[in-house]
Amino acid sequence: MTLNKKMPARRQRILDFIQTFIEDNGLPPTVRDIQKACEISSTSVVDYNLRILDRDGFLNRRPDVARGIELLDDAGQPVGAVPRVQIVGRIAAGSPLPVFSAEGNAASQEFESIEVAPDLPKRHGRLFALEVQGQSMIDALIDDGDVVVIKPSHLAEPGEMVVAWLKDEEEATLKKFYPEGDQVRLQPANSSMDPIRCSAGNVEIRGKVVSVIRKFG
Amino acid sequence: MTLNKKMPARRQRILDFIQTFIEDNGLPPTVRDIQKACEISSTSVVDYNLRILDRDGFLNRRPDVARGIELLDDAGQPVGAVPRVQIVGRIAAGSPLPVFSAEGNAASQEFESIEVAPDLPKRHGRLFALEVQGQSMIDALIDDGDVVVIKPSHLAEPGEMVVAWLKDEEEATLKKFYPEGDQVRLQPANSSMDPIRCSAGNVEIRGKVVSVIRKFG
DNA sequence: ACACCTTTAAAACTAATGTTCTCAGAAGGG
DNA sequence: CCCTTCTGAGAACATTAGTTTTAAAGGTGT
Repeated sequence: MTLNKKMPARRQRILDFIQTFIEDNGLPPTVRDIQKACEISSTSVVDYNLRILDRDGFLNRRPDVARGIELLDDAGQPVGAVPRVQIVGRIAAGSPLPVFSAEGNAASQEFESIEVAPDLPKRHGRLFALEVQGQSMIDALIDDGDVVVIKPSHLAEPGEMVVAWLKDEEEATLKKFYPEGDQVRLQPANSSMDPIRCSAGNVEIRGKVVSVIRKFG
Repeated sequence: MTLNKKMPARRQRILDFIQTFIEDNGLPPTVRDIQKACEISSTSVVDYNLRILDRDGFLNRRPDVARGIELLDDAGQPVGAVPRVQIVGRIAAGSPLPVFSAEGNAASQEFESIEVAPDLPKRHGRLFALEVQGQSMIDALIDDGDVVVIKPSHLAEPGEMVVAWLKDEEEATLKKFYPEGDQVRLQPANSSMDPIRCSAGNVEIRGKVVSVIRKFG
């Protein structure tokens, strides 16, 4: 998406330096900071490259503002903003599963969002969350009110915890995923519970569970 | 601590504005930004107040640097740094509980830390974390490897999830706390499990559970 | 080779922005 | 009452820092 052509080494270096500088100093660098750090002979070269990085969506520049550089992530959102993931719906046995769309649709505005640790979006990209309703996920060690953070996906590696939709049962569930030929074994996180098996055609993977968050107070 | 004397309304307004500005714009304001927003007649007045705020430890100013203001929290640490809580130890039935000290002691350097959502430290102040080892907390819906975020405390309200140390059993456990006269009822989070009761003297509360975090992948 | 685009360069220009100087009123203490 | 300290005001000053101008080197395709 964002990387149509190639990224010259020098431009990448500028981008990396800006990120490091902000992390280290809590404010963006000046053009001349970048010039010195990246050993560039002229501020106009820095300006030239910043202009392209701006055009290509890697950052925003506020004109005539000192240090007016704002880094953007892959989704075009400012880096360093409080990391939030939208709670797109509730999950319970038998409840219909909301659709995970890559775009933030208007309908999802009405739902809340939850703050998460910054490293989650950083490692997994765009995420969604579901709030668990009722005790139906107790075998996955997930309680009523817990929030499940999910990376949308239709595939999963063996052993990954997934959001699975069982078509025949019309039931959503959180289980570890183990393909076994034309069957699928869904293993609860709680080792004292027995796994369930069903035909591969009956299981639809909607996403991978990235984190479970339970808050008190 | 930080508030020895009184804080004039105007100075407080400056401080609040700086915080809001950084949150909204991702970079600190200029002296003139503050001047306009706080309706101050002269930049020298802003400078004067910033000087005092710097002296009193509310912020750092980098001389001759555009927007060189860095807000500090109550502990004198830069605001906006990635929120981390130290994992001060592991918890399992029968394991000794590490001591929660208000100061970061040298010994705890060897342990890891975990990123948490920014609102947790903001709401609860200084926090610690324990990594759960083994399945002994399964009745609290907590799995091996989960991280329990804890606010140090020796008291608890009825119904709060606490880290309790059972003296006779030499056992650490995570339960909901219900005082019942000279007895204490410790209720597992999993409603299918039975509570345990013991004398109030046998129970030592070490902290309140603020959040439970389970990560995958 | 040529045209065309990207990238680098050097220097100057202008606006943004921190700092300082001088003056003055208000509040508190001896 | 005078003195000191804190606070506010207005203007000017000096540095920082974004922007522009002009030129040229390095590619790429024709």
